[in-house]
Amino acid sequence: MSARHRKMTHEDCPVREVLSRVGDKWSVHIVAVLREGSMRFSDLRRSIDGISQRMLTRTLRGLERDGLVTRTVTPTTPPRVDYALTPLGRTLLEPIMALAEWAETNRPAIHTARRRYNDAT
Amino acid sequence: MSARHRKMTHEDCPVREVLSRVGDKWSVHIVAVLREGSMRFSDLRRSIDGISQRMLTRTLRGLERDGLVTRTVTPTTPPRVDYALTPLGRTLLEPIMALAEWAETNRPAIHTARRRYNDAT
DNA sequence: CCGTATCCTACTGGATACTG
DNA sequence: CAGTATCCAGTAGGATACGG
Repeated sequence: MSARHRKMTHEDCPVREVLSRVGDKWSVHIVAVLREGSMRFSDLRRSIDGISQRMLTRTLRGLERDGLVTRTVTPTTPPRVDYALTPLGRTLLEPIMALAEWAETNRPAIHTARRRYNDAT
Repeated sequence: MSARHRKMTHEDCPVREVLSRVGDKWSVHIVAVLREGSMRFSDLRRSIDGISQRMLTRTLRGLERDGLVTRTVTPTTPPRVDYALTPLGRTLLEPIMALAEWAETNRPAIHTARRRYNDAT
């Protein structure tokens, strides 16, 4: 507890560390889609509207690297690669969903504030 | 509930909308510091290690714009400007803290996974 | 003290084309 | 099918200097 009241630095801040992990453009989408279960690369690509092949690969690599998803290769022809959430990846869903809840609840308030601010300038 | 099972698009995703809001480099720091109460610009600057004057101003503007912080000018000489969380801003603290909790709990696991991945390549 | 203006760098992410 | 390689545009953010 008291450890969190040290001087606020940018590095070594756990919140920022998660946000760097999940704050990019596609990570949460991928995690959200994989929530339903394992999925192969091409299906993942189709499920996530607008993602490029490059970014799908890159984001999956990052998530794999951090132990949030697994990558399973089946060396058939053509090859088949399946991705799934690890247990760790699944635990991430809870705080993500809390944030989602907050977002949906307060989206109108934010939009109103934003409009008011813009009108006042 | 079922509304969240529409096709997953990138725009109109509430989670991404919050992450765009707090996923930048400094927003969470500012919100975290303002948690303790109102603070003036220069003190805020000193409290947040490494932030530039430019980014502090910009981030505060963004938070103000979205109704998360208030900006109170006292026209003395020299001028004094105080920032504080709005009620809306304070409600954001809860999901943020949930994320922080997750981060602290699972940081070791992520670091281990990251090291293993790097060693394996 | 509290900003704004300018300039500059680095990184993110898209488009496209090419391999096993 | 599942990538990798290249190139390129947009933007976030730092440094610095100046103004009210």
